[in-house]
Amino acid sequence: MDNSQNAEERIFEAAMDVFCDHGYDGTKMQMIADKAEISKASLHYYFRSKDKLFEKVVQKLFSTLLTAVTGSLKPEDDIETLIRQLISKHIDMFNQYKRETSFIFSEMMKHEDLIEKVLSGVHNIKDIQMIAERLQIERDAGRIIDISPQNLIINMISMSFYPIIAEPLVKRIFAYSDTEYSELLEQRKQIVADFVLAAIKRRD
Amino acid sequence: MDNSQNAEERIFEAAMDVFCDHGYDGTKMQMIADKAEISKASLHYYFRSKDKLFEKVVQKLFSTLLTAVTGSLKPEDDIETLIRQLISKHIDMFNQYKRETSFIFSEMMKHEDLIEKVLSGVHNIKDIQMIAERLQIERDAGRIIDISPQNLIINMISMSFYPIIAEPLVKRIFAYSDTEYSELLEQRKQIVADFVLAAIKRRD
DNA sequence: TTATGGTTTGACCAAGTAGTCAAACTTATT
DNA sequence: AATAAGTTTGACTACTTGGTCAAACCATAA
Repeated sequence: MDNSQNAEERIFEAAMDVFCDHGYDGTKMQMIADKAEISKASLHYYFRSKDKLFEKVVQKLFSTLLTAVTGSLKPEDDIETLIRQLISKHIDMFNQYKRETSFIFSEMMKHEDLIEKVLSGVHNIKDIQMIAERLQIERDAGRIIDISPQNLIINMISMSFYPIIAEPLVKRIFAYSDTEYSELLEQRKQIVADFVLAAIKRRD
Repeated sequence: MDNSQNAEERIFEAAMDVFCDHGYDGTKMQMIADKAEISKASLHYYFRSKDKLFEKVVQKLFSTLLTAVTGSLKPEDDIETLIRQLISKHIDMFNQYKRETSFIFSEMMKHEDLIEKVLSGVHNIKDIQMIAERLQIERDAGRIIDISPQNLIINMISMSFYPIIAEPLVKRIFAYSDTEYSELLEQRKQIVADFVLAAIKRRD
């Protein structure tokens, strides 16, 4: 671990790393201390307890993931571009932060109360609502089929999420190599977007 | 816990329950013993170690989930019925076994080696391959658009999987109540199937 | 230099933790 | 009833764990 950073940063980064790999219960304070190259007592000096450190890590990671997607969406784009962007950014984000994603969703299911704590400390959820509104406008105008924005958004995120969370399983079942699977994920940016656009296109 | 069953069954069921709720690291042998109403020493009498018990639990659960889906698919059905069935059964299965699903996928990401052990003890993976072959036939015949069976299957399972694994998050973001969310999942059986069928329909 | 205030740690503790084992208990067989 | 074989457990061990604390360390300002 980079000793040039100050202790608090070093600890926090080590904590993010270890928590992601081992989850809350699998993480021992000593592991974080070792990775940060600092004593276990110092961990408790900077962050009072394992719980407190954990909560801050979850908050930070969740915010990082959310920003990675919403930060790059331009509301002024046309709906096709918006959909292609949304899918592409989600696949990139889930892929880049696959350990973090798996960790967040896994812990979220175990401690549902985490959601409230995490979402209250995050302000760019409205970006999702912005997308929903745009889709609703297209729907009202009859430019896409009659599907609720919620269902449409869930569908798009689903198809970006699953192949990464279930990577080891899918890879094994369809006998993909590592490189083939990377290619698949890259191709899916277009495949999924085409799929969605075909599905919502009106037939006259 | 039902004392009429024999000890081994009681322990195993208790273990499935506790492991699902707390994961491997969060589960303590004493918790399982308490739930099975038996001494901790008896746990080790029937299942030598925590690891051995865990592996058997994972194996059993994975097989249960897989069978819940593949057991009800009839290859002789037409492709639309097959697709509707596949989606409906997956949503039902993920919904009925949401704790188990979350547990399996979560542990699978942490210990990728589990997959080999689990898949080797399971023989109905070919049912998935059967579906893939059917989709390939439709594709070759030009009755659906040009999309690989793998991508199509991934899409269908994705849209059934995510809303359940991310339930607390989605529920909170779109402000669904418990009953509203149940209704959503029920409706999605048709919505997702329609979505997929619309997406793969050829346009001439 | 020295006093001050933040930083770091080795040693420690109380509460768990998986796993063991000899002894007690139960059931079926003769 | 007596023997044997399988079952159950309390008590135990060796080890781990989150957290504490007094003492040492280090920078800086007076």
